Amino acid sequence: MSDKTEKNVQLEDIVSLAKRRGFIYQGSEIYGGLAGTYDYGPLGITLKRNITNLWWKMFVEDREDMYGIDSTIIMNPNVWVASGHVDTFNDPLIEDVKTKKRYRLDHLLEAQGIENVDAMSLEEMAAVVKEKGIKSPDGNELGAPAQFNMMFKTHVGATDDEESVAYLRPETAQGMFTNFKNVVDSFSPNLPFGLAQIGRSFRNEISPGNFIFRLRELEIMELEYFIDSKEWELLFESWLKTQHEWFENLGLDPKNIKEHEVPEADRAHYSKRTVDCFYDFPSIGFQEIAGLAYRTDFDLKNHQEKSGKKLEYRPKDGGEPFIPHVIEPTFGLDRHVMAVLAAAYDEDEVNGEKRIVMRFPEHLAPVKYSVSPLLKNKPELVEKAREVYQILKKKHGNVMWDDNGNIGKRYRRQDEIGTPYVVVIDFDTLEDNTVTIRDRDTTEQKRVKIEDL
RNA sequence: GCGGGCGUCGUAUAAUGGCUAAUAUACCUGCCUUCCAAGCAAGUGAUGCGAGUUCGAUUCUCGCCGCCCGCACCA
Repeated sequence: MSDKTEKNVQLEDIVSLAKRRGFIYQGSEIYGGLAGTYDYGPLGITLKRNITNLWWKMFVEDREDMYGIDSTIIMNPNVWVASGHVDTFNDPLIEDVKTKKRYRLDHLLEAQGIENVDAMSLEEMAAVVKEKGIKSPDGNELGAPAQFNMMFKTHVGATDDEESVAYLRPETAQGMFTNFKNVVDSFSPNLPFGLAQIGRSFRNEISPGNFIFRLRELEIMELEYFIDSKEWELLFESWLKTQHEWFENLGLDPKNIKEHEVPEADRAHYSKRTVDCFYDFPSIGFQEIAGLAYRTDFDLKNHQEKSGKKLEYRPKDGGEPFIPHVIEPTFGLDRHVMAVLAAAYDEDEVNGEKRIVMRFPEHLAPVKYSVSPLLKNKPELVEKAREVYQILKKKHGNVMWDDNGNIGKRYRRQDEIGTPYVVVIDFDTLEDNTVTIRDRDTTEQKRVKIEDL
């Protein structure tokens, strides 16, 4: 069902349907758009909420060792100094090998009278450095340059100077590290325990694209699981398993999911193990949608140093306090939405006619039921149908009224937005209070009593 | 950021240096319709933005914005 080669679905099919049916629109569209931003429409936000609700239930509510939080997007800039983001995320930088001072590579080159620096790639700049033997202002060798800082900058307060600079968070993780002490003080949890957060993050991506795959404003579902370092290997394995369960709960086909053990050379220096999770998307193939990283005590240690506050766990058996290590499972929410859309998209035939059907798992479908009178011009049918609609809406929330065109059209329309069941009120309903309920996937109908719906 | 391609109703396509910018579908109104996109009638709706060339630009040129593909970057 979700094999893209079988279906031969392209990303543009999904983009087109997402717009046509009100799932996802280009951001700021009436102004020509803004690169790397997409807006969720009525069905999109409901689908997204269904995913986050499922996630929150599985990772927070159903567990005893998890604490949810919701931290701010703008934080004290020192947070990003401690996390390393300010240092390692900014502009084309080059390092003096001796003094370890960093310089703006483009500024260095301009100071040497080199033209068109702005138009040069990092590699070209590096080549110039080599070719002309450019040295640091202190006369030392320069290292390899790097392109840095994807963080959006803003200012806090009335003034617009360097003092007031703040950043929009590029990840939600730091809000959990900064609240580690608070939660420990309030709840004194036993190790291992975790903090969970779902929230917006901002990355000034060099090249956003592929629909909602790489966004400049994105949502992340993230956990920081604090552990005793002695147990890391075992717990890491168990999180890998939990991650699989999550994808199962989401209804994603395991054969479209691939794990990638990130080799040491590609890992952040503080990470001892990282496993990325890839999903097989239409058009773009296997791409990362989640990641599991063992971050050691890197984050808490740095925050303790920078903030001067003790960020330790005090064992309840009276043992020595220590800084816990961290396992971090991260899930890209927008990428999850895209995966769920891709997995659901299907085309088949009904009575020889092509039909597009979104086969969302029932618990994710943005509309659970649609209610229709068989005929629009029979007031008694319409009236009865409105009654049933109100009953269902009270009970299930996401119920749609649909009386447009003929019944076949309505079935097709509901198929395209993935409504699992369409309830139709016909003349028999007036006699015996039964309705037909039509199944999206099989297109078969059953007759049931209204109260059994 | 670089190279290439593209930008026309909601969607998918067509056409044009000058006539009312076309078709399908979707949408809307009415009629009809006793279960899978039926039919009839009427209707709304588009040349991404800006400048230039021209008597006249959706069409040609330039800039911007956006999208797609590749590279690079990123994870």
